[in-house]
Amino acid sequence: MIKRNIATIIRDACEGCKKDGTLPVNTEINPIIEIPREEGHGDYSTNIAFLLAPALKKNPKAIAEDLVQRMDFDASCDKVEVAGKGFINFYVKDAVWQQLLQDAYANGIDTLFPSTGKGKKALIEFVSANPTGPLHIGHGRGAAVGDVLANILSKAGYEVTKEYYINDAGRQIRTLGRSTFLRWQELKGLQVSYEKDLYQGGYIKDLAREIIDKHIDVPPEEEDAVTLMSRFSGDAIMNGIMKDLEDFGVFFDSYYRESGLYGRGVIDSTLSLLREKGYAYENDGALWFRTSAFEKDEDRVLIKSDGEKTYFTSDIAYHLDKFERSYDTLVDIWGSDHHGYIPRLKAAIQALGRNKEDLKVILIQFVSLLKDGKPIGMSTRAGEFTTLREVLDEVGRDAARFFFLMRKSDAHLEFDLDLAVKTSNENPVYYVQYAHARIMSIFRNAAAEGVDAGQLKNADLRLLTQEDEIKLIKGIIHFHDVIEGCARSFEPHRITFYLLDLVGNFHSYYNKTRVLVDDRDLTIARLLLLHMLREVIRSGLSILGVSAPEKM
RNA sequence: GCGCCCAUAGCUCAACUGGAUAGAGUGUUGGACUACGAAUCCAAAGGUUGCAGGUUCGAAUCCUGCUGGGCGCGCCA
Repeated sequence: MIKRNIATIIRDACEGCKKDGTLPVNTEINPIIEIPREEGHGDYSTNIAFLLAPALKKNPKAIAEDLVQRMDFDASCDKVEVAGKGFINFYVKDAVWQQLLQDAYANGIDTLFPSTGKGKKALIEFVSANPTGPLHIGHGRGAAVGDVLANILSKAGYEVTKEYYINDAGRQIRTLGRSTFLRWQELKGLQVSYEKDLYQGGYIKDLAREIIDKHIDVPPEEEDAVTLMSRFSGDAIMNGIMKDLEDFGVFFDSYYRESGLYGRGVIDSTLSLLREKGYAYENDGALWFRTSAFEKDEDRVLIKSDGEKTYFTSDIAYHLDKFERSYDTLVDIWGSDHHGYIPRLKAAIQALGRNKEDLKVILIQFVSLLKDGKPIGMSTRAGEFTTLREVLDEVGRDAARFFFLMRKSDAHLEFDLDLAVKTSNENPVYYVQYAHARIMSIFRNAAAEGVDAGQLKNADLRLLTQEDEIKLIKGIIHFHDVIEGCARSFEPHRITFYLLDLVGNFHSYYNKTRVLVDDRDLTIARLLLLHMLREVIRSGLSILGVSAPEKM
C-alpha cells in the first residue's frame, strides 16, 4: 500500500542518480522504510542515505538532500524533508489517508491483511501435553500463543493447520496406568506402596474411583490390568484436556498420535534415510545421530543398546512426516524448559535435507500466578500446580487469553489473578472491549436519530480534518503492518499492544469530540471512521479469540 | 564446568530489520460527567536501559567479559 509508494519514490530517485552517474549503476538499493516512533518525524522515514554513504564517500545529509531534490512525491506527500543526520521523512497527505480509509470501507477490511504467506503451508504444533494429567497454566499460555499465531498466519495468507501431538506410545503412559492401578488397589482395601515416580495428583484417585463406579471389568493379571488402566486413564485425561481447550476457545485441526507413526512405518523409513545419508552410526551397541555435523551439540542416541528407540527418534520421524505432508513452515511451541532440545531437532531436519529455518520453535516461558499480591506455588511435584481449568473458572476466557498474550512468549509472565477479574479501568481487556461497546452504543444512538449504516457509502471523508481523526485513520490502516509484523516475527503479543494503543486514541478522541452533531455530513463521515475502527477492533479481538461485546 | 533465555520508570511491561528526544499501563499528585456509556479522559512527576569495554554515522537492540535471576546439559520422556 502506501509504504510501497514511498519505496517506489525512493527507488526512482536512486535510478535517476544512476543515470547521471552520481551513483554507481550496480549499487544495491534496499532502503528500510519505517514508521518513526516520534510523531514529529513524519509518517514514514528511510535511512537510505546512511546506506549509500560508505559507497559514495559523502556525508549522509548531503546525499539525502540530493535524493529529495530528485523525488517526485507531489501525488502522495505534502512534503519530504531531510532530518537529523540524514534521515528522509515523508509526510503523507491527509487526502491519501482519507482515500485509503474509503477504499478499506468499500472493499472490506480483509483488504487490510497482508499476503506474506500466500501459497505457503504452515503447520503449528502446540500444547501436545502428554495425556497423563490435566493442563496447567503453562499449557494455557502455550495454547493461547499457538492458537493466536495460527489465526495471524492464516490472516497473512498461510494455509494453516493446528496440530496436537499425543505421546501415547512412550513409557509415561504405562506409568500412568500403573498409578491408576495402585490407587485402584488402594480403594479395594489393599495395602500398596505408592512409589515416588508415579503420578501424585489427586486426579489419579478420581480415575480409579471411576473404574469402580462404572463397574469396569478389570482383568485378574496385573499386566493386563495396567494395560487396561493405561488406556482408560489416557483416554479419560485426553477427553478432559480437549474439554478444557474447547472452553478456552482452542480447537485443533488434527490430533496426531505417536502410536500412528509405528503403524505407518515412518520410524523405519526415517532411520534408513539417516543411515543412507551417513548421519547415523553404531557405537557401543547403540545407534547414534550425528548432531555434531550440523549444530554445536553432542551426538544423540537414536536406538539404545537394548534395542529400544528413544523419544528423539520418534520426534524426528514425526517431523519428517510433517514435511512429507507438504508443509513448508513448521512451528513448534514448547515450554522453555525444552530449549536444550532445539539444536538436535534442527540438526535432524537438516539431515533430512531441510533448511533449519523451516522449523521455527517458539519457547514459552513460565507463568507465575499472583493472588493478593503474592505468588502462588507452582510445584508440579505432589500435584500442586494450578490448572488451566481453575484459571478459566476464576477469570474467564477473555481475560485469560488476553493476559497470556500481553507478553513476549520468551519472557516470564506474571499473571495477576486479582487484576484479571477486576471490572475496571485497570483491566486492559475491558479497556479494549469497552471501546467496542462504546462504538456500538453510538451507532444505536445514530440509528435512533435516523442515521443508518446505509448512508455511510456517501460519506465525504474530506470532512475528517482533525489531527486525532487523521491519527485514527492511520491507526486503522496500520493494522496491515501489524499483522505483517506478527506473521514475520511469529510474535502474537504485538497485536494486543496495537489494540491497546488504537483504542486509547479512540477513547481520547471520544472524550474530546462529539460524533453525532447537527451537521449531518460531518456525522456520517465520523460514523464511517468509527465503523472502520470497530471493524479493526473486532477483527483484532477475534484473532486473539476474545469476544467483542455489543454492550457491557 | 558447558549451553540457552531474561535484566528497561517504585511495580508490570513495550520499543517493528540497529535509527532520531527510550514509550504505555499501574501507583503517586491534581483536574474533567445538567448532550453520543466516567469500565472514560486531561495534566504533572518518575530513566546513566544491571556493570565495564568494543563494533557503527547511529546501540536497549550486535560482539566480548562480569554480576544477578530462570532453565537445561541421560542409551529419560
